[in-house]
Amino acid sequence: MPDIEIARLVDRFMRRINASLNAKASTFDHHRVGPHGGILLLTLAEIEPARLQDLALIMARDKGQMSRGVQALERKGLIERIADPADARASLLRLTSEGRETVITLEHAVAEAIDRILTPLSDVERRALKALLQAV
Amino acid sequence: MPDIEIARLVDRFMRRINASLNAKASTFDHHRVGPHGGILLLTLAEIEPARLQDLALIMARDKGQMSRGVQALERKGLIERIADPADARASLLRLTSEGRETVITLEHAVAEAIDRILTPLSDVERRALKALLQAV
DNA sequence: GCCGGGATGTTGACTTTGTCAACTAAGGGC
DNA sequence: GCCCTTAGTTGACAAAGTCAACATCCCGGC
Repeated sequence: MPDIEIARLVDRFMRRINASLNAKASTFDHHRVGPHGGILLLTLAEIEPARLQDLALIMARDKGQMSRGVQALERKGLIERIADPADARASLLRLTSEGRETVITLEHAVAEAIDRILTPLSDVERRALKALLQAV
Repeated sequence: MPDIEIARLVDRFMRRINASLNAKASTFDHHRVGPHGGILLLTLAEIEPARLQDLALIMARDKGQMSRGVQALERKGLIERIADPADARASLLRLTSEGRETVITLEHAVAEAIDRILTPLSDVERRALKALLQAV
């Protein structure tokens, strides 16, 4: 009889991260990428080069939505596409150097926000939480 | 040096729960309350009677949004308001009997969805995860 | 070769959520 | 009573998410 509670807690957790970041967005979100674009960049930074579909899968988002998100970041010069040598339908997405700088800024901001929210947890507990989430 | 990763994982986790529920919504969401209304009902079930503001706080949502969400559920006959004897500005929200039935249905659906997603975790790990989230 | 089914992205149209500020009405201290 | 705060409502808008249609390309069988 697993717990409904977990759904509520996870929802709330995510909301708090968003709210926390939102409140300080003006101090770091210079390109106005927003939460959606931000997490997209952070994810891409970990797996680049990646196809749009890979991103959509790993981020559990609609591919159409992903397509638009990528285009927005492309227009801002944070992401670029290169042809996928193995598949002419797809292209590989990569961060531009400006995109990489943005990622570093975002990482700092997100790290700080998470740190604030995770203050009640010890280092060991944080690692445990991360490990559990990864297993899921 | 806390981890960005946690943000991505939490985001993804929530998305998977939503997607999973969404896919089966037609089998249980008879009142078409949607994800937002659903989690609202589940939360209210735990803390009722509650004021709108309490709900907004605990769910980390905008009070305006909360106001509309509550009204929608009220129109569907799942929630009712009673005057708050201690404060004429506020009213206390409660589930109606129909709301209570809906909550039970929702609980089953959510429990099932979470269970599916948490299959990689043992019982002990699930409890650990919940405890960690609660501490946050 | 080429045909048909499936996959990659793009786009349009639309619904749901989220955000922000203005506003009414009722506390509550003085 | 006056003033400041708080509960909730509403409007206007921006951001996300959903769903289906579509063009294009891959791949296996023939």
